Amino acid sequence: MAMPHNAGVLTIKRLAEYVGVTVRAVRHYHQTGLLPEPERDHSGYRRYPAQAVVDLIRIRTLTEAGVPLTRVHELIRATPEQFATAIEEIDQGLTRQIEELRQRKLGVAALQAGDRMFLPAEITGYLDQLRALGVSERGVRFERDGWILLAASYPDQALGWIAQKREQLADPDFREFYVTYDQAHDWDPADPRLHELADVMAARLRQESAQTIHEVVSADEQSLLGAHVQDYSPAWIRLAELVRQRTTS
Amino acid sequence: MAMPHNAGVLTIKRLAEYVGVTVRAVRHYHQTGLLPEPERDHSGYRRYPAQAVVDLIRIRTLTEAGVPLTRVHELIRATPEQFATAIEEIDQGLTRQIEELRQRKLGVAALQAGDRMFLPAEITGYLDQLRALGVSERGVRFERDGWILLAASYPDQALGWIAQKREQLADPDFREFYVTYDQAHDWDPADPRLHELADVMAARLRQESAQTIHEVVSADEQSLLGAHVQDYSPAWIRLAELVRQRTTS
DNA sequence: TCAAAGGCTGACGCACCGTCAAGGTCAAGC
DNA sequence: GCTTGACCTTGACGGTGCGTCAGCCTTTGA
Repeated sequence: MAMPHNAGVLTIKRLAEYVGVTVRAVRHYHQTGLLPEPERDHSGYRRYPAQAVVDLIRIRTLTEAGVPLTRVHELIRATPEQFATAIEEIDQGLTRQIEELRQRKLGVAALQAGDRMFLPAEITGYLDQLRALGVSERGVRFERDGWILLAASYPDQALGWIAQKREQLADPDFREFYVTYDQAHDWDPADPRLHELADVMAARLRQESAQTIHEVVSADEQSLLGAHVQDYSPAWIRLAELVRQRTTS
Repeated sequence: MAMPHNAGVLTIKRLAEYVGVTVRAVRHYHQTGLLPEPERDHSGYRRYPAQAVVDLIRIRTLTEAGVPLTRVHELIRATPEQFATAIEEIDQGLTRQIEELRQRKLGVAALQAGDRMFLPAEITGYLDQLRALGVSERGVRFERDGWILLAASYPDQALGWIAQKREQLADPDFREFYVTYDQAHDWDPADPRLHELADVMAARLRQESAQTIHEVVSADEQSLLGAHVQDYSPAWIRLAELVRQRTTS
């Protein structure tokens, strides 16, 4: 037999369970006017008609798709055309979210691999190059921190500077100088080799002056970037002194 | 030259922008102890070292993956093994979320197709069958609402009942009776054909009594389900009366 | 008949910040 | 030297989407 339209037989719990939302959520939707309040039975209980199931499933489908309730509210009163275009937008949004989640999966996986992956590839590549040359882990970490700070402070130029650096590393003389400088960290500050090294450094500084970091980064900031060297190496402090003597004279 | 480790040159804005979070978020992380407060400069501004960039990227990566801040807090102090297993869990969670989003895309797409798709396939199939028989849209809607209410009230049995109904529809006599009943909705309540129809209905009811809906659904609920017929059809009211005469006598 | 289950209306809580408010500080240009 | 606008500080309220508790009433099933 045909079962006729009905004014309301479902209790709030049956409705909620069947649709797959909580009772609290249904009441919340009533409070905000999203779902119309149904008639009450003689003891004040809400009694829902079949239409409420249909309405609630629409709401659930949209909210599960991440549509805010205020938007759902609008959509419910929208024309079919508005609704259709909105649905398309939402669908595109979901596609985008799926893509984002894939990216985040990659990001999370990178956390396992240490901190290599979440720095720009240019920086990590440069750091790998240093490691390959035999630069100490300490040295590599100094470089890493320095480049992080530079990249954060000068996002537009930092990648260019690091490209320059990598070009310099193509020069065998520079590579040798670089490794020596790294080792000097642990030398005695009185070590005579520091004078030799200071000569090389001073010469390089004179050559290099054009079109490099030094143009852009203010002296103040350079000193900030270079601060706390003394926490680590008396030899480097001595070296800096020797270089200063050579460049100011 | 090696750029040494540095106590802090980044302002909060540079840090936040480089990492891709808001300044407000960084301060929030400080408040909750998630990110250590850096040293302040002479005017009380926060000045961040490179390590803060690394820490903040870890936090961002995790929160973007949907990990709650409290959990991030735990993970930061966890052992590497705990961290690794947690990461695996998170990764699985992401995979699950991606699958859910795919499902939601299907659900949203179904909204465009009207209300067919988000009812159980058994019900929509049955409704389609009725349409194919020539049952009026009004009749189909009555059925839909009735079955929705039944399915919500008796989730375990409703699918069985509808299977029975579909078997009945295989009987050509039943089909004819059914279509006639549907049409009777618009008849004059004095139409003599109602008597004929009442005979058929009464006979069917006697036959059907075993093992059907009527066993389970209480009389009260049946009357609720059948309520408000009078809103729609005087002929159906008259018909119900005639059937009652035949079944109670 | 009596406990368990379900219903009702508030009201607070929470996660993760957004967004003022009400200032103090810094860098640059005049 | 002074102003202007960008940036920094703390503090506090707001908002979304309910979860959860309290305190009370009603229905249902054994």
